[in-house]
Amino acid sequence: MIHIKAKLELIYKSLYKIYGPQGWWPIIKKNSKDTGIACTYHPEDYHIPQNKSQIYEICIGAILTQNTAWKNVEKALINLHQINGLNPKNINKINFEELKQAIRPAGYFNQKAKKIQQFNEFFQNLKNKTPSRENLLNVWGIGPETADSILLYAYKQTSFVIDVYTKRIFSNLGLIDENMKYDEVKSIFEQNIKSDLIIYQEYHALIVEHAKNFYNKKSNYSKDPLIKILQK
DNA sequence: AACCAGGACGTGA
DNA sequence: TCACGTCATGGT
Repeated sequence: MIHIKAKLELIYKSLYKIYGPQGWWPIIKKNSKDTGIACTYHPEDYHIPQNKSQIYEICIGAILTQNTAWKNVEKALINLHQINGLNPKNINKINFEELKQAIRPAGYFNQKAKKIQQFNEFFQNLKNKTPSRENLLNVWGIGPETADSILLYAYKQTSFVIDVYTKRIFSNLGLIDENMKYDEVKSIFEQNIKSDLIIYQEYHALIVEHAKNFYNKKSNYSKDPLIKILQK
């Protein structure tokens, strides 16, 4: 039997070969005001954050995408940007009701508005430091997956992100137990994958992309091509 | 027209 | 600890 390290590496290389680099996290494309063109997302604009504003944007996106399709999050982020809400300098100036209406398309808007408000306070107290995982988990509204997403994509920390897709895929492949807890699964990945930022970032993004193709609730998991790849 | 999406929190047992 | 209910919009 092949060691789990070799399997995780084989899976990564296979997914990378199939889908190519994903370039997560998506960053909004902000057109200049004088063009009057609405903000949009372009895959070619995905990149590692370059400044504080983009770090903040990723954090807000990570909160907004909780149990929500990214397409809906895009609408909310564009709304937020249009009221100047993605600039960390202005986060105190937006009133609560305006915030709620802007993020409405992302669902759970009452809860998420409160989560964003809580995060804002935390973010400002951070100054320009990198938060620890514990710091993030102490913020109301930030659980393990959101914390790891923020660490990995906003702050470039090698913290592997686990989500429902990860559990579905790897339990289907027999590499983890389906009722393992978050931190158990996380440590399996972190102990068996080279601790490299780009690999961590791409691996999680590739898992999501692959899951969208083969691991929707209604899909038949036995059709996953990774099964045959692992059999060789 | 139900069902689900890149979760997290509150509650009762 | 753990299982379950709740939160909400938009796409299929």
